[in-house]
Amino acid sequence: MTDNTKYNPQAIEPKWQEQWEQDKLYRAKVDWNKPKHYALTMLPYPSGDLHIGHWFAMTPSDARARYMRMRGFNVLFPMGFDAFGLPAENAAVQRNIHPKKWTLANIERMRKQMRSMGAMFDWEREMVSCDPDYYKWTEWFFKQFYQAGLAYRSEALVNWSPTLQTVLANEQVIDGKDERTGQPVIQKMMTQWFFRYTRYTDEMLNFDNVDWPEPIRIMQTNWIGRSEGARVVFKTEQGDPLEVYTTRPDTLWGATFMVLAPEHPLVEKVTTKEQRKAVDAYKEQAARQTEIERSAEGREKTGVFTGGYAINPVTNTRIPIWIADYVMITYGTGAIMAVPSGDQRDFDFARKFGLEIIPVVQPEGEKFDGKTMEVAYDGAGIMINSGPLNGMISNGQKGRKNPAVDAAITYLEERGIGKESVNYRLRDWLISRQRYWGSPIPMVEKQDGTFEPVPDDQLPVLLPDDVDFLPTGQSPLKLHEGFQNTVDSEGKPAKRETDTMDTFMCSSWYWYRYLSPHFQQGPFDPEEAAYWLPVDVYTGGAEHATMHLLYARWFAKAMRDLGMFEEAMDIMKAHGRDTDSMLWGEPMLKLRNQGQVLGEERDGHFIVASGTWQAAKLFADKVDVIDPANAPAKRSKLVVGEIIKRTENLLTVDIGNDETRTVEVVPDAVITIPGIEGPCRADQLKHHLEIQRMSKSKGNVVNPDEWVGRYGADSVRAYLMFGFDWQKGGPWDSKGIQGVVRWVNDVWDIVTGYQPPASGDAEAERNLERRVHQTIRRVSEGLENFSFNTSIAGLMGFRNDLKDVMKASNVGAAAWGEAIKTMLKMMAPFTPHMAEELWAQQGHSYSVHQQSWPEFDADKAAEDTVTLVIQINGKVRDRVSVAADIGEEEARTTAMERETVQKALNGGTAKKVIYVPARNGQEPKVNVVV
RNA sequence: GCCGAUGUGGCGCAAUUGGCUGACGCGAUCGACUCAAAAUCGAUUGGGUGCAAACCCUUGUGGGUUCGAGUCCCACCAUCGGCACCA
Repeated sequence: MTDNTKYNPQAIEPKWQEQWEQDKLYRAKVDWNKPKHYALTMLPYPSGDLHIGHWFAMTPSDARARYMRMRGFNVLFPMGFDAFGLPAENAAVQRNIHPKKWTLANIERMRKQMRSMGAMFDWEREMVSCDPDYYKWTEWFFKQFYQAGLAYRSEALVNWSPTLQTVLANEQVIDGKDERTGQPVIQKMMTQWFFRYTRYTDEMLNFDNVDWPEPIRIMQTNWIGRSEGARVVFKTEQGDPLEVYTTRPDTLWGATFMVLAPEHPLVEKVTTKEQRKAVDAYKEQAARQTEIERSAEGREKTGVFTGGYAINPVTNTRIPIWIADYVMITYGTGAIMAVPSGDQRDFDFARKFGLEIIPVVQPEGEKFDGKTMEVAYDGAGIMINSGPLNGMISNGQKGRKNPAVDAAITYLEERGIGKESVNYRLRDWLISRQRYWGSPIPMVEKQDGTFEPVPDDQLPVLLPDDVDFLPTGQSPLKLHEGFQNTVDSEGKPAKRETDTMDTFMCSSWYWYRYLSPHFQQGPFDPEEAAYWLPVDVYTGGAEHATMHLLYARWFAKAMRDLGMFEEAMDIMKAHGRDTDSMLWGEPMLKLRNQGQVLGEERDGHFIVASGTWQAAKLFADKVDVIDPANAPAKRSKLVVGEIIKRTENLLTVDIGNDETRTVEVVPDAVITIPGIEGPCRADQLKHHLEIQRMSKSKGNVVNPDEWVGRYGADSVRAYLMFGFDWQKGGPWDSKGIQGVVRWVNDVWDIVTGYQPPASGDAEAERNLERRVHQTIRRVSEGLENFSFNTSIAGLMGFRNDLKDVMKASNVGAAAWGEAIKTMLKMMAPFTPHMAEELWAQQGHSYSVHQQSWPEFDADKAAEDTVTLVIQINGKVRDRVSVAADIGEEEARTTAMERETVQKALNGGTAKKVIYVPARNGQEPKVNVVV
C-alpha cells in the first residue's frame, strides 16, 4: 500500500499533464482585450534524445512564461523542431537510415520527452522545418528575396575534398583533412546562391529599439565590422586597374608594395613566367588552409613575388605585387596596398622579404628611418615623405575626423584615383549547401544557363524520398535524374537547382510560422501576426550571437521592406495598437542568453594492477580497485593510481607526480571492484571525468529522463533553476539536486501535514505577513531578471520561516492559510505539477496557473528595526539595532556615541563622518574616518 | 590570432547605484532518534592567532582611484563560447 500523504511526483505529474492537455489550459488564442506576451525559446535540433541542456534552456523560460501569464498577459509559448541538417545525412551514410525516417522518429521521441517537462507549450502551434508545409514557405521566402534582388548567384570558397568529390562542412574538416577519411581538403571556388545580407548593415548596427545583452550587441557590431576609409585604384604595369580598400589613405605615400589574396583574379595576369611555378605552388598551399589558420596574426608571414609591378597612383613609383595568405579574398577587394611603416603585418612581411619601408607618419620628437625602424607605427603624428600631405597632422582617428585622412581622400577624389568608402567585414550570406537534407532552392536552370524561379503554384519543390546515399557524402540530388529534369516556363527542358538551403534559413523565420502553422495563403496569418508580433522575449544560447541572431534580424528587415507585414500592421492600427515595433524590423525585443550545463566531475577508480611488463606497458592479469588510503607502499612492478582514461581495455593511470602509465588489461584478467560481486569486466572500470561539455563519446551525458524518474520533473526543473547562474551555466552536480528535493518534500509536508491553531499571536502573524511580502519581492525580481536561482532561494527561505512558525505554533489558521496560498501561487511557475496538486488539495478553484500573481505591498514588507552598520575607515567595526525610520542626524549621533567609535577616536575628533542612508532594503551605514 | 564572457569558502552560487562578502543550498563534522543503516531533526562550518574578549587576513595575480572596491580604471594569468557549410 502506498502512503497517500507522501509526495509522489510519479503519480501527480502525468495526471496533471493529462488534465492540462485535456482542458487546453495552455492554448494561446488571440484576445485583443488582453495584453499579449510572445515568449520564444530556441527550438531544438532533433538529435535523438532530449538532453539536460534542453531542459536548462526551456524550463526556466517556461517558468518565466508562466509568471508573465499570472501577471495577466496572454502568453504565447510555442515549440517546434529545426529538423533539417547534416546529422540526419550522416546517419543515412553511416547507418543506412533515411534522413527523413531518422528525423521524424527523433522528433516523435523528443516530443514525448518534452511533455514530461510540464512546460506550457502550445502544441497546436508546433512547426517542423522539414515538413513540406513549412519548407514550402522557406522556398517562398527565397523566391521573394530573389525577385526583390536580395538573392543572387556568385562564387565562393568551399571546403572541397578532391578524393570524395564533395563539399565538406567546416566541422567535417580537422587540420585540413576530412575527419572521416583523413583525406586532404582544399579551398575551392564554386558558384552559389547568396542573400544580400550587407543590404542592412547600417540598420543592423542600431540596437536602440531592443533590449539585448551588451555582449551580444558588441559581438554583432564587431561581426558587421564597419570601417571608414577609401578605395584607391592602382594600375598594374599591363594597365589593369587594381582596386584596394584602405582605412589609412593618408599613408598611401608609404605604400611600397601590394599584396593580393592568392585567389585574386589578377594574379594570373601579373605573374611573370619566371615566377609562375612559385606562384602556383603557393596558391596550392594556401588552398589547404582555412581562414582562421590564415588570419592568425602571430604566425610567420609567407608570400611569393608574382614578378609583376603596379604603379602607386600618388607617387608614380613602380611597386612589386606579391601574393600572401594574410590577405583574404573575402574582405575588401581581396588586395591591399602595403604600408610597412604603418601596419605591423605589412612590416613583418617587408622585413622578411627585404622590401622597402618608408615612414609617413612620425610622432613628434621622433625621427623615423625606414632602415632602422623596429616596429610599425600606427599612432598619431605628423605626415612626412607624403608630398602634398607633408606637415599635416594624422591624429590617429578613423575617417574624415582625421585631418590627414580627410586631405588624402579629397586629393584622391579630385584626381579621380579613389574615393571615400565604407567597408564592412560582414559578407553576404552564402545560403547554398551541397546537401540533400535541406529545403530545396526553388530555381531552375534554363538551357541558356540563366535561372528562373519555380512558379508559386508549383511550390513546394519537394525533396524526393527515393534517393541513394553514397559513402562519399555527395548530395544524392546530384544523382537524381527525376528530380533534376524539369521544364522552364516556356516548357523547354531545364535543370533544377540541386543545392539546398542553409538550415539557418529555416530557423530565420520559424516564430512567424508558429502564429499559424497550417495557414495556406501565406507564411503566417496576418490576424495572428497583428496580435502577437513582435516576439517579446527570446531565450537561447549565446553561441548564436553572430549568426542565427543576425540572420533573424536581417529577415525581419527584408520582410518589412517587401511589405509582408503591411496587412498585419493595418489590423494592428484598427485595434489601436502602435506599429512602430514592426517598422523597426526587429524580430525580438528582448533577448536573454543561458549558459551551458557541463558534465559532472568524477574521480576515476584507484587501482593496483600487476602483470608482465613489455616496452613500458603493463599487461595486467590482475586489477584491484582500492581505497587510495590503502595504497601499497611498495610499488615496484605494480601500477598504482587513478584511472584517468580508459579506451576499451587500455588504461591510462595517473601514478602521481604528473606521471602516467599505460596498462593493458589482458582478456582473462581478474578484476575486483568493491561493491560488485564476482569477477568484473574491464569496461566496468571507471575513468576520471573532467568538467567539460557533455558528449556521448566522453560518457558524461546527463539523461533528464533518469532524474525525472527518480525525483520528478518539478525537482529537475527546480534544480536547474536553483543550482546555476542561468546566464552562465556550469557543471551538473548529482548531489546538489538533494537541496531542491528536500525543499519540494518539505513544502509538501508543510502544506499537507500541519494543523494550525484557530487563532494566533498578532506579532507572529505580522512577522509572517512581512516575510510573505519580502518573499513576493524576491521571487518576482528573480523572475523578471532571469535570476531564477534567487527566486528559489527566496522560496526556500520562506519554507524555513514556515517551519519555524510550525514549531512555535503561534499563527492562526486564517493567516497561515493565506501564507500557504500565496506560496503555492509563487511556486506554480517553478514546480507546476506540485503547486497544482496542493492547490487542488487545499480546495482552491482550478487552476493555480490561472491565478494572478501575488501583489507586493511595500508597507507590509517593511521592517520595524534595522541594523545600523558602523565603519571605521571603511571597515565594519560595530553594529547596533535601531528603528527602521532612523534619520541621518540620529544615526550619526548614535554611531559617534558607540564605545567602539570613541575608542578609535582616542579623544581626538573624526576627520570625516560619512552617512550612507538605507535604500533598497539595505541597512544604513555610518563611516567614521579617523 | 580576432571577437565576447567568466574567475568569490571543499563545491554550486548570492551580494540592487561603489557601502555588513558568502544569502540560499550541496558536502563535511558533532549530537539526537535507531539493534543498525537510510531518512529525518538539532548544532557547527571562509582562513588564521587567542582560554577568552578580541584582532588580523580573504572575492584569479599585480598596481591604481576612493572615506570605502567582489563591483570602477590599467596590466597580466587561467578557463569557456563564437569565428561565416554543426545546430
